[in-house]
Amino acid sequence: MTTEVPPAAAPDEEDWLRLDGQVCFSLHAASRAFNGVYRVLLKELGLTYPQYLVMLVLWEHGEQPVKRLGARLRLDSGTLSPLLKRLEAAGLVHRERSAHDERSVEVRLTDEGTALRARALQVPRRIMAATGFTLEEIAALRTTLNRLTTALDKAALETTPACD
Amino acid sequence: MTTEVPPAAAPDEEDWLRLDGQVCFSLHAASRAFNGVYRVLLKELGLTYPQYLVMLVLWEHGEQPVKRLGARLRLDSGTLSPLLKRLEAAGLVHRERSAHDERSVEVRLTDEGTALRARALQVPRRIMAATGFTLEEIAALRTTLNRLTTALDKAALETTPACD
DNA sequence: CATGATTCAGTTGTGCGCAATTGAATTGTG
DNA sequence: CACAATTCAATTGCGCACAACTGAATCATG
Repeated sequence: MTTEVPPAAAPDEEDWLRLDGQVCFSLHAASRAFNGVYRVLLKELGLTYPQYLVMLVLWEHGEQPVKRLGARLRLDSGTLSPLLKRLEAAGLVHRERSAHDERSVEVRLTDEGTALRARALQVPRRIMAATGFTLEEIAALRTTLNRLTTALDKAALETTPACD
Repeated sequence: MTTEVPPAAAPDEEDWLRLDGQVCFSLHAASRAFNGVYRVLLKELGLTYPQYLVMLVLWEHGEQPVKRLGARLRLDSGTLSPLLKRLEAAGLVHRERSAHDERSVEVRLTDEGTALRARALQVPRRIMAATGFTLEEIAALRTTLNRLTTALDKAALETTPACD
């Protein structure tokens, strides 16, 4: 009833929504800002940002089924299927039913897709320059974000438990 | 020509794509993981994550035109117009052409939209708990992400200059 | 006052992200 | 071998993000 509440150590209840807005919004904004810079750089490669992520995996690990691509990128077939079709239409990848398991679809780079890697090599350096961050800062941020992702994924599993 | 290049202080050219993949992917993944947890918590409020961001702004700053909402959230009308229509259909906001400037549309909370704030107050604390981060860590991450966003926005402007 | 530039919200089209479903192929069990 | 459960990719539906465009209202200039 009184207004003489001393400045508490913990934020006032009314402040929580503001604080929260800043936290979640910062991540949201950073993600889109990052996306924006990539969009510009990747336009000349004819790739979108998620398509670039797929190509990174293929360049690093080579041919693999859609399932494994999705596991590495945390994307399901609802996102990957149309994306891979567009990459195939662009002539960068080839999709083929596995001989061993007809349920599985193997994705592999075409010669053109493999060749694109050389042009992509300059992208990371330009992104680094755009951030103005040092290698150490980038590494630290990556570690923090990975820890955040792990914690959030764990929490999501505990919150969503489909009972049973 | 030779393969006897000594281990350089800077990463090998071949490593750049891998490093880059980790950096951009970490942010991408963290953003989606965050989104996933919010999705669960906000479902009981009947809001999506971007809709929640809009409500946060309205709760904090009150009635304002679409233009200002977009400036605060870095979203354009292509995103906001349909989003606000859905919030209006849900009975949470009201849209009305400004009397002073017929081009502008004022967005204000309905009583129902204002009342929803009370139920939203518990969301930030639950998100905090899900991250496992301390207030200090959250604040530090926010600062880093804001610095990153500012730098990336600046770089995007310099890279995209539509000449003029 | 007239006209040309600017400022708005809205629409369209493309692509990503995710939940839910479908249907075929495979595996496990009796 | 037969049948049920599981594992895949693909599809559908909805919402967000963004570029490009439309059209109305406003402002600036002469």
